[in-house]
Amino acid sequence: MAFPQTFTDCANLCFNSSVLKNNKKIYQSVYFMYLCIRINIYTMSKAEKTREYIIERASPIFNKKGYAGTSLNDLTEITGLTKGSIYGNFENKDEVATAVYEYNIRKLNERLTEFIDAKSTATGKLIAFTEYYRSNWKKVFERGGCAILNASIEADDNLSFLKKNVQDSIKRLTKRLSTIVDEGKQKGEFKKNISSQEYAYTIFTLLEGGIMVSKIMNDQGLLFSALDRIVVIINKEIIK
Amino acid sequence: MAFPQTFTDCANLCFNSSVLKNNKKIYQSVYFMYLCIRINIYTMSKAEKTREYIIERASPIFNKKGYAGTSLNDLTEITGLTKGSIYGNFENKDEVATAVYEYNIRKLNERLTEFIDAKSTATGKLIAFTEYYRSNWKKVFERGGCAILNASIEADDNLSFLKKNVQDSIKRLTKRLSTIVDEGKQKGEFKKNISSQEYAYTIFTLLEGGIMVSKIMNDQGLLFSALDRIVVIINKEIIK
DNA sequence: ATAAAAATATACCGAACGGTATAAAATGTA
DNA sequence: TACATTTTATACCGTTCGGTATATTTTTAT
Repeated sequence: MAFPQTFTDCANLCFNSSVLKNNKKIYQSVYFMYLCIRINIYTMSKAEKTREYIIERASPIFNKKGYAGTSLNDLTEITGLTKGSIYGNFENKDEVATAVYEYNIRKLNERLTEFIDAKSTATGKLIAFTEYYRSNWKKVFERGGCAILNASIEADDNLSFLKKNVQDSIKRLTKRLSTIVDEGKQKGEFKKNISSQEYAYTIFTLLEGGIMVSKIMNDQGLLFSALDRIVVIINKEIIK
Repeated sequence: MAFPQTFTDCANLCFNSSVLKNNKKIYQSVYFMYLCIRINIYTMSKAEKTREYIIERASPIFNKKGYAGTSLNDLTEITGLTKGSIYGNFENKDEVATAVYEYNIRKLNERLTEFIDAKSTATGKLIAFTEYYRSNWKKVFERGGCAILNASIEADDNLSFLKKNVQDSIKRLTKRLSTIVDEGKQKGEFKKNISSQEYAYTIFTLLEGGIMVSKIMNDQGLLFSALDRIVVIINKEIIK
C-alpha cells in the first residue's frame, strides 16, 4: 500500500477490519488520522503540487537517461511545463535530480513495506524482500531499473551532490534488513552467532548484481536465480 | 602480463626459461613470434598509433564520467589533440566510446589471463578470478570501476549502439568461467551434475554487485566479502 | 470582489555541445 | 630530395545546453 489517501487506506494500515468495527475509540483515532492526511492534501499549495508533479514525471526519465543524459528540454516535454515553471519550483537541475532520487527511494520503501509488513515472522519478512522483486521486476525494469544501482554508478565518480544521498539510502535499506535479522535472532528464529550487517549486505549485493546482469542481458531468469540464491542463504545459513 | 612487446615477454608467454634454453627450435619459434610483433608495432602507421593513444587516454574519462558525461572537450584536453585530429581518426563520439569500451574489455581479459593461466587446476583458475580483484581492486576503482558494470547501466536504456558490445563481453566472460567449470568437471575436480553456466553467472553477479556496493560505500571490505562468498561457493558447491 | 502574493510563460542570455570544411604540417614513397 | 598522401590544426557551423529577467496569469487572503 502506498501513502494512505482514503479512510480505508488508513484503516488497513493500522488494523484489520474486525478490530475497527468492534472498537469505537480505535475507529475514531483512525478517522482522525485520515482527516489529518486530508487536511495535508488540501492545504498543499499549487506550487507544492506542481513540485510533486514534476518529480513524478521526471522520475523515469532520470532513471533511464541518467543525470548527465537528462536535459531540461526532456523535463519540459514530459511535464508540459516551461523552463520558467520548473525553475520556479527548483533552484537548478541538481535539485530536481536529488528530489527525484529521494522520491524514488521513498516509493521503493513504501512498496517494500507492503511486502515485508504482510509477514509476521523474520523469515517471512526476509523472503518477502525477494518476493517483491519477483512480483515487480517487470515494472522496475520498465522504470529504468533499480534507482539505487543507477544513481550509484553515475554518482560514485562525478555526481558529488548526489553521492551522500545514495550512500544514506543504501545504509537505510541494509539497516532495515539487518534489523529483521536481529529480530529473528531475538525471537529464536535465526542463529545467534551470525552477523546481521554482513548478511544484509550479502542480500543487497546479490540483488543489485542480479538486477544489473538481468537487465542488460534481457534475461529475467538471471535475476530470479540471484533471488533464489538469497533464499538459499536465508534457509541454510540464517535460519536455525 | 600485457600484450608482449619484448622477446622476454614472448618467451614468458610461451614457456619457462629452462625450456627455452634447452631447445633451439622452441627458441627460434619464440624469436619468430617476437619478430612478428615487432613488425606489427613498427608497421603501425602514425594514425593507428594516434588512434590507440586517444583510446588509452580517453578510457578512464569515459569510465568515470560515462558516455553522456564525457564531452569532446574532455577528449581534446586529456589527449592534447584538437577536434580535427580526433575526428580524423574516428567518425564520431559513438565510435570513440565503442573503441574505448572494446579496449577496456581487451585489457581486462589480458589481466585476468595473467592470473588464470598461472594456475593449472580448474579450482585454482576459478579462485584466480577472485584473486585478480583482491589484488587489483584499487587500480580498478581508480580507473572508475568495472567497465562492464558502468557501460551496462548506461547502455541498457539509452546507448543502443553500445548495448550489443556489452552483452557480448558479458557472454564471453561468463563463457570463459563456464569453460573452466566444464574442464573441472572433465578432470574429475568438480561435481558432474552442476550447471556450468549457472555458476558462471552466479560468480559474475556476485562480483558486479560487490564492486557496485563497495565502490559507492567506499568500503573495500564489501567487495572482499563478495569475493569470499564466491570462494565459499567454489569450495562447497563446485568442488567434489 | 479585489488586492497582494505566488506561480507560470515568454523571450532571451552566453557557453558548451557535437561536428565539419579547409588549410597547414607531418609522414611515407619514389 | 621531391612529390603524393595522410594526418593534424584552425576556424567555424548550427544546435542545444543550463539558467534568468521580466511580463503575465493564476492562487490566495482579505
